[in-house]
Amino acid sequence: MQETIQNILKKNLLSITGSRVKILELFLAQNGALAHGDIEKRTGEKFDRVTVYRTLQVFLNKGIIHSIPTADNSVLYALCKDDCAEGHHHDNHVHFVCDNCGNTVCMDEVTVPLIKLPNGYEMRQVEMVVSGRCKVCAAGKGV
Amino acid sequence: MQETIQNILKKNLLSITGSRVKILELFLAQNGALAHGDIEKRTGEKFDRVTVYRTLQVFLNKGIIHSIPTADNSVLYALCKDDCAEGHHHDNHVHFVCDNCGNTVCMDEVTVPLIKLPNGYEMRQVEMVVSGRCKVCAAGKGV
DNA sequence: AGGAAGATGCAACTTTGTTGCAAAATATTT
DNA sequence: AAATATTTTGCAACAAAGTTGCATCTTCCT
Repeated sequence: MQETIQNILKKNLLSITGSRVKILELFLAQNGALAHGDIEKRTGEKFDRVTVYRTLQVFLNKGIIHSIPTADNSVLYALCKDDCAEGHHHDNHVHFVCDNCGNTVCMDEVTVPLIKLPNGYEMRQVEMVVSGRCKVCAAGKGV
Repeated sequence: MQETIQNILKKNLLSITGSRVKILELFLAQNGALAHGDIEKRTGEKFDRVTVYRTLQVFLNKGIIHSIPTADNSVLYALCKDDCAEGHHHDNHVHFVCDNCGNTVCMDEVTVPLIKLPNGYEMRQVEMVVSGRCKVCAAGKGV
């Protein structure tokens, strides 16, 4: 994994620093989306708040991560797939937020369907967020 | 309109107060979504910041308005249709955010297409937000 | 009109996000 | 491997966004 991380950074012409490695580790371990707060909590002892902000900003610019809109005003970030290039994302997948456990995952296998807008509107980006109960919580029923 | 507003409040067992009436007026006049900031600006002289927060919170709880996630992580609020009940929304239409003028409109005529989730996931709500240029801005080209 | 319940405004506070700059770490050159 | 150039980091100070407790004022009901 350490190797993967270094590759990601090198591929994007970024120097290899502690905060970048640590934050990428978190994303790779998570397999889902992370709120800024989560990241800050899990790195707060090692890195300054400001560094976390700046690192995420850099990752966003480079297309390493993308942000996910949520209805409750929190900002989520998730790793991008390989075909995301700098300044040009292809996050054409649906995001799922679990009402129960609060986790957010990228449903890479579910693509956002095309829709037809009324005349005169120009579409640039489409975001689709589904909420409900995730596989784990739905299986655990009772909860 | 004044009558409509009173009805909305009565139907939801809310007392009729200055801030509630004023904020509902804004929504009815807007025919689209409003950011918290917009609302605060347009009522700031009459009402305290805190009152705006609390009023929106009450409206959300009662299902009078709903929040819309946007790609830039600002939160928008819009009036719900009649069939939204407390804690149970049916906002099955697409929202459009204009990159140019910043306005958000509800596209009542564009319904959110059905999608199929992976096995095990339970869908409750779907939000679809399109960004781009609205009719007005796209027509005004140059800008 | 009068009293109970609820809404508002104020002040103080927490949380979240930003900026400039000096110090430290990383990369590069020789 | 050392010296230099380039980035990155942490700090401090700040700005913006959102929350809470409490006293005061409104609204509602009889």
